[in-house]
Amino acid sequence: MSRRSGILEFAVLGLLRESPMHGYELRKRLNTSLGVFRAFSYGTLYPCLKALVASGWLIEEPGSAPEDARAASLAGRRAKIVYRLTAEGKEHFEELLAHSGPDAWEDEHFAARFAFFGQTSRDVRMRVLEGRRSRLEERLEKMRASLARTRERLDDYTLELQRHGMESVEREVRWLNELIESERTGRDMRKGSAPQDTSGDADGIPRDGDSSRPGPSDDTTK
Amino acid sequence: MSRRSGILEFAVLGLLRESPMHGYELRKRLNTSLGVFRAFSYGTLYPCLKALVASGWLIEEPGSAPEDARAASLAGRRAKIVYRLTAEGKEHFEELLAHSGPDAWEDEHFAARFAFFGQTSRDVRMRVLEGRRSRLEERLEKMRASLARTRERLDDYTLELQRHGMESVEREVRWLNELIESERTGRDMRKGSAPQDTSGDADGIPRDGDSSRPGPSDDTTK
DNA sequence: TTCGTCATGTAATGGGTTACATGATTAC
DNA sequence: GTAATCATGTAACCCATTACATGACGAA
Repeated sequence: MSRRSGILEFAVLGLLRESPMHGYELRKRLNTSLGVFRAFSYGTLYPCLKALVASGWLIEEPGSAPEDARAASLAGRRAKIVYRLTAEGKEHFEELLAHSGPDAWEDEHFAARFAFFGQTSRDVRMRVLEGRRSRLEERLEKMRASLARTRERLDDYTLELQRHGMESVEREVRWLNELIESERTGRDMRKGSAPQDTSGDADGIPRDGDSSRPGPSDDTTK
Repeated sequence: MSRRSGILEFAVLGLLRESPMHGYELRKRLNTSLGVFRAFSYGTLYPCLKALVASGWLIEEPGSAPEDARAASLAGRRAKIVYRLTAEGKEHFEELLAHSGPDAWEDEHFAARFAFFGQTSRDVRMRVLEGRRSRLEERLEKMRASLARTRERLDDYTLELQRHGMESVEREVRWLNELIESERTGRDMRKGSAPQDTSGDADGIPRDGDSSRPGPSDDTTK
């Protein structure tokens, strides 16, 4: 009878912990700010919100009604239903944050976890980062093994695809190594530290500065 | 009444075009050799095969029966049901290869297309690569815009996640640029060309040479 | 003879999107 | 007053996984 997606539930709870919001805005945050890692549609989000309310993690509040307009000082936006995290919800989220089980190192789950590292204790952060890393190293070994086994009977394109895939994974491992090192040495995120990777903007990516696009909506629904 | 996954259908047809196979083996190829990009389970594969047979793209052949053992000279493996591409199936696959619609630039779809570039005409290859690239550039612009809009109100971890995500996309764009250049100048895949990226094994990935793992199965089912 | 892998299948379930239906509010 | 965007929802479908059921073969 419910939509227990895990990752969506987690992300919603996490976003609402920062501040109450209504569904529409929530979805935008999911897809942009926090996003990149996953786009959810309303058909997923709204039922999930209802389920969370039913569980007692959230309560619905009527958004500023037409009458008491301008009551909303900062958001400047009228809203229908604002969702607010309950005490139980907060507690529940805290528990979720503390867990660092094997599910937490899968691609999307990991991204969601990482996005809320700001509210996660250092030791849990370490466990998650290291878990993710060894997950990726497993994957790498499998890829290497399979590549070694089949190398000769594959055409160049298949090979190239595989090579690129492996490099992507290796790159993420390096990234995790840096992050883990950062955590270990205590400096809290490489804020202004020297970019030792020349990463910035090195190569031939056409800037193609067409910012004059109509861009009517921020919405990723399409 | 059927399982028209598109990408699975495409991949199955493509693999069977090279040589007839039975389901079990097909799945392994999907997950390893050709794989990396997607793992399908039997619950997906078998019904799909049935559907393809019903469509007339495939025919089932009895695999070498217990009696006439050793009939299978090369594969050295007994098989139950071997699937073979029909003439219509071949034709159908050819058509699919020729299409280069917008669906073809989405992540998984693109990987599947790329895996069969060996059987794709050069101009279609170009269209797919360029389509993919502009798809990614769109995505980049969106990310940049959203980042610019929200930069200050995000914590360091969220920011770092976003930065890493963008770099990943930028990296794929560079990769595509190289591939497109290769196609354009005619040299057919950077076969033995000098690795201009020092890619090989540069950075701190612990080799962790534990090849003595039990590793009972190649199976990615888990 | 038992265990591991090869091999084929199906029903229940999960998790999500699409398309649709509806309406309020703002900007022009 | 009309178009665009904000805002909420639902039903129908899609794609795929999980867990289960079944069985043959080879090696220890």
